[in-house]
Order: sequence, then structure tokens, then C-alpha cells
Amino acid sequence: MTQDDFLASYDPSAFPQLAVTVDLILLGLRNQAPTVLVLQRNAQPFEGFWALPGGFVGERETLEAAALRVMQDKAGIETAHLEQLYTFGTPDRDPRMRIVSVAYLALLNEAAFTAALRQNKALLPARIEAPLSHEDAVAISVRNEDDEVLQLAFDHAEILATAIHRLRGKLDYSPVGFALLPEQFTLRQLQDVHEAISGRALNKPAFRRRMQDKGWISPTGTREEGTSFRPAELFLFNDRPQGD
Amino acid sequence: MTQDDFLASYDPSAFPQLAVTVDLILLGLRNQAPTVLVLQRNAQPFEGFWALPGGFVGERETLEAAALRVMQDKAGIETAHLEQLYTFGTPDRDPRMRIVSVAYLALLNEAAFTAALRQNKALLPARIEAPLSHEDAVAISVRNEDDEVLQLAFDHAEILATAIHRLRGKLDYSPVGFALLPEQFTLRQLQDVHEAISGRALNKPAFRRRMQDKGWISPTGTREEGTSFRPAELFLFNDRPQGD
DNA sequence: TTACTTAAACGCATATTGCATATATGTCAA
DNA sequence: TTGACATATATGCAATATGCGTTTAAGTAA
Repeated sequence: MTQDDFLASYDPSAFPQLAVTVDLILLGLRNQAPTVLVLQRNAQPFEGFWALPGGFVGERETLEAAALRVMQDKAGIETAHLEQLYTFGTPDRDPRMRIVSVAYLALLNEAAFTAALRQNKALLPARIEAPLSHEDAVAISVRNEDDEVLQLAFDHAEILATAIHRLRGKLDYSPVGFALLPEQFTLRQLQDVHEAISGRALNKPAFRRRMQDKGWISPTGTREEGTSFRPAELFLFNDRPQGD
Repeated sequence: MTQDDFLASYDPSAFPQLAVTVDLILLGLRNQAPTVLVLQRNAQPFEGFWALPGGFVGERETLEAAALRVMQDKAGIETAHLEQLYTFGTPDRDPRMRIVSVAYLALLNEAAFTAALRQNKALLPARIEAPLSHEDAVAISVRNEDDEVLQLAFDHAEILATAIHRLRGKLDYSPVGFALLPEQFTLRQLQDVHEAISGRALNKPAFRRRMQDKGWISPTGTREEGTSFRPAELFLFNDRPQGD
């Protein structure tokens, strides 16, 4: 904006009621199902409801640094694929005060996912039920291990729906799928990830060819272990694919 | 976030130095080149530099409403394709105070574009030079009609680069291209838009087939007028394609 | 050694894309 | 009225990508 506008509308006393936070979608896979880590609220508003972990953005902190800090403090996760998702700013999304929240999507591999559960017992893994149809599908729901629906606080259902939508959209033209896998993985594991996120079955030979043709993966020459049948070859993610 | 965290970190006196704004990328086409509308700053900081129009988010205003308001006030544009782009929050992006800015991408058709120029004489159309290579290309530059490079204020070059990157990514799987065209258009015009945004030439019959097969367009049965050669058929954008 | 299970390779029909060429349809000037 | 011209639109075909069933390979376990 121009300086004029700034001076015209700059009034420190107009700001105190507005805060900026980050909310985190900590996403991993559990039994081949997309799963988000949530916390139960123990006070009003939305007491008893489940919420995405979040926190205020520090005075001298970048948005991404705030997201990283929250991820480390609340889940003990040091590194993960972290990307800004969308910013939610409806005036009444939090009844206490005006809060603008920048949502970040964190993709956890199995190690990070279990580490988070071990470090913070309050975190609950919630299976995400995302119907194929509705494009912006707020028809999303999350369930605990007993298959009971969990009520999400604030606009967190909308945030989660946005996350799944984004992830589905990026799946076949960007290598986000690898963020949910360990460093070495089999093609079957990679396909499971894609099927879990997209919510539909994929053709095996075709999937395999696509991944190879995109140049995203390299064979390691080693095989998985501990199977009672023919073990599959392990692959590595190629760090230098086409961007994004 | 949880109520605990809220109470623990809630301190009104900690907020006054933070504000939330929206910045607008008003994007249209001029001589088949992607063009952004910018304003010249007449005060420090970045005096003489060029900036994207923006404004503070009102106390009881959604982010999108703020973007719409700025679009109407600063450019006299009532309707345009408006979508949230990304949120920029580096602490020092504005030297005066901490400002978190939610960038919105507004796609203008020719009517809206010229209306904006007529309504606000301070708005300058700046041609965008976006190299193909660099993915996140901050190697972007904008030039005035005399082909002189315009220095952009704040982090607005980065914002603009993000906008072009997003637009290129969405071009072939989402119908954003139509937002830059009048209601009725020829296939040649549509192809020009795609070529201008993507920055590369496209094959004509293949492009034509793709658009038809995607079900995005319908023939009107009428033809363009005023050409000195065979006029092309006019098409309409189908409002109910596959979403986003 | 053989049954069993899954991995990986193969073959082929179909759909998509790139590209060159041919045909159609308007304007305009002689 | 006619033919040159410029562009739109249609067609044909090779190359590539995709979907999918079938076959072969490679391990475990009885």
C-alpha cells in the first residue's frame, strides 16, 4: 500500500483486538489411512471438541518459523515437509477475539508420526474421512480408533478439508507423496500413499511406470526384509525433480 | 489452539504492533502480455518505487471482503475472479511495523482492466517479464510502456512471482484462463491467454481439442466481427465444469 | 520339492498429444 | 463477379501415455 493510505489508516489503538496465529495440520498415515493429530480442548469455547495444534506468531518471527516452533513444541517433531496452506480470517471464527490464522500443512513420515505420539500423549491420531465427490468438501469427518466421529472446534473442519483438497491436487504433479514415507520405500508403499490420499484405487503397472518416467525415484538395489513372500525392491526419492 | 495456550499467551499489549493487510495483484492482458496494475509510492520507505495496491483489513471484515473493498476503492472494479494467493509475514517486510499481508490474485478481463485505468489515473499498467526457467523465479521483472524496469517496493516482487507461478500451475487443470477474457471469445483469444501466461507457444489443433474435451467451452453459433479475414466462431465459458 | 504369495515384466488395446496438411470461409481489390 | 489472401476449422497420422490383463520371477514355508 502507499504511505498515504498507511498514515490515513494507521491507528495503533485499532489493532489490539487482532492477533495472528498459525494452525498445523499434522498429517501422517496410520494403517494406510490419512490421519491427522488433534488435541482435545478442556475449556470454553468448544470445550471437549478437538482442535488442530496452533499458537501465536511471535513478535519477531516469520510465519514459517512460528509453524516450525509449534511443531517442535507441541509434537516434538524436528523436521517435516512443511508448506503454507491457506489463511483463515473470518471475524467470528474465534468468539474470544479476532484471530487471523495461517494454516500450515506438515507431512509426517512414520517415524515423525510415532515420535509425536510418544512425545505428547494428548495428541490423538484421527482418521480422516474425505469423500471423493464434493470438491471443497466440508463434508469431511474425522474419527478416533473406535470409529466415533470427533467434533472439530472452530473452523478446523474447513481447514482440514482445504488441506486434503490441496494434497489431492498436488499429488500427481508434485512429489509430496514421498514426505509421508521413510527414506527408502517400496513401490507398493508409494502406491498405498497415493491411494490413501486420493481415495481411489490405482492401476499397479501404470502407477509404477508413471513414477519411473517422472524421474522421481531411483532403485537402491536392496530389498525389503521380513516378508513371508517375495520382498520388493527399495527405492529412493530423487531430490532434484521438477520443482514445487 | 487450546484455551490453555490462549490464556498463557494472551496479552493485549503484545499485539498493537502487528497489523493484517491485503495486497492485490490486479492482473490483466495488454497487447497479449500479462500486465499488473501498480501505484507509485510518494513517501518513504520505498519512495518512488512501485507497489501493489493494498489496505488494512477492517475490524469486522473477512479477508476476502477486505480484498474486494480495496479492489473497488482503488480500481473501481466491482467484480473479478478473486482468489487468495499466499500470506507474507516476514517481520521486516515493512520497516515501519510488523505487517502480515494476505495477497489476493484478481484476474481482470479487458473491460475491468480499462475501467480501472480510467477510474484511477495513478494506476500504471506494468508488463510482467517472467522467465520460464526458475520455478519460484524471483527473477521476475516489470516494465512500463517505454520498456523501463520498474522497481517494486517491499517484497512485492516476490508476491508477484508467486502469483505468476500459481497461475501457470493452475492454467491447464483449472479454468482460470477465462477470467481474463470477455464473456464471448474466440479460440484464438483463449489460446493467446494461455500462451501469454505460460510464456510458451502452443499447438493450435491440440489446444482446441483439449479445451473442447475438457468441456469448458460451448460454441455460440455467432462469429466475431470486424476482421478483414474469415471471422472465428465465438465461444462461451461453461459455468459448470469440474471444480477449481 | 512344491505350494503359495507377491513383485516385476510384458503385451496390447485405447486414449491423448504433437504436428503437418488440407479444406472452408470470410474480406478485399481488380 | 472473380480470384488472391488470411485465417479458421477439419483431417490424418505418428509418437507417446495410459489402462489392464497375463506372464514370469523370486522369495517363504511346509
